[in-house]
Amino acid sequence: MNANSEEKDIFHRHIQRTGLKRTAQRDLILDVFLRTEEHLSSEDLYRLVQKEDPNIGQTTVYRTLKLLTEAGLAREVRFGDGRTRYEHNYKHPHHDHMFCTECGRVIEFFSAELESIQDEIARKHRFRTTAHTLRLFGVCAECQRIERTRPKQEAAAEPRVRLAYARRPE
Amino acid sequence: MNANSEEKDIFHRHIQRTGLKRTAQRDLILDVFLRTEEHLSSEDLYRLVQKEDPNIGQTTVYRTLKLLTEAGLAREVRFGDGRTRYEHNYKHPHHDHMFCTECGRVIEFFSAELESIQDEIARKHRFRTTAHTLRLFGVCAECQRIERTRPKQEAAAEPRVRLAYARRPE
DNA sequence: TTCAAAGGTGCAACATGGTTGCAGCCGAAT
DNA sequence: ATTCGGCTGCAACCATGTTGCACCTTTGAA
Repeated sequence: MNANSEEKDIFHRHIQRTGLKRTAQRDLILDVFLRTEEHLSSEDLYRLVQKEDPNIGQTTVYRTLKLLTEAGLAREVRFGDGRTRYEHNYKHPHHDHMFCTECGRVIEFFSAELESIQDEIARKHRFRTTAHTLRLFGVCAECQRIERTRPKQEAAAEPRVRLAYARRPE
Repeated sequence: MNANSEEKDIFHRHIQRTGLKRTAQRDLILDVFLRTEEHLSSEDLYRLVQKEDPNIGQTTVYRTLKLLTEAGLAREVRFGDGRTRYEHNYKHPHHDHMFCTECGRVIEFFSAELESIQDEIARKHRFRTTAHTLRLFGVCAECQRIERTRPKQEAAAEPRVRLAYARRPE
């Protein structure tokens, strides 16, 4: 095995370099994180980690995610439902997201054309961009399919993922 | 006077139509909201309203902003610092934002080209977009100017607006 | 191998922004 | 003027995120 050893190396080197300590908890949390390709909240990851070691606390997961972010292995993402999620950052270069408001699915995409237009707009405003996000909210192909095979009124029911305070996403 | 009477009409008609009631509080809150062109949080607006009527409560401002949003006069915007802001929506068609992480300034922009590329990407993924946001984070022209006229280390100090839990914006 | 220093852990408490229950207030239609 | 039902403001509540702290563990040095 030794899966994701490259990322693990990076983590341990980061820990070394910054004078932190390697612990069983951090190793496990990183391992679980690397094994998923989802966009997990701290809470989500906590629940996964719990299954493998029930003694690990929320706080540790929370802090370790911050640490992974510093190490460049994770990246924070927010979709306006008031919770922070984390995605892989190492060897997962910049991209944007579509967020399905029915099932919560996240679709990643990238467009060089979009990027360059953004750069140009920023330049025009003499704005020095350090980061950006583009997010499309809507209904994914799969959920549209389900919609079509369901009676109208049922389809019009509550979305399965509610954007807590973002009924009209930004 | 009778400033912004068009928006006020819309509001009163919305209230009528939905069987709600017109109150002095709502009128004042709307008036204050219309008088500013900023992107205000509920709290911000509350403070402004307080100056004109100290008896009005947080909750009322909060609920009235929701109401204005329903009436189509306001629109919620979030910049990842964990607080919801509101901007004018009536006769302020869709646009995107640049957010200065130094001073908090918000610059609005619009690009038809960007929009159409986004539509095309969504189409390619058979994604039905209902909303989208594009946000550029960085340093505005003014803050860059200030930066240049300040000693290096001072310039490197804390940004004046801290993105609470968004050191790396999404 | 042992030990001290410094960092890590988990709990519980706290912070913040958003949201809601409720008793009393008030607008609007009659 | 009355009555019904919506409105208001307070305080309480909720969910995330964050932090203080007593105790535990890692690490590097002796």
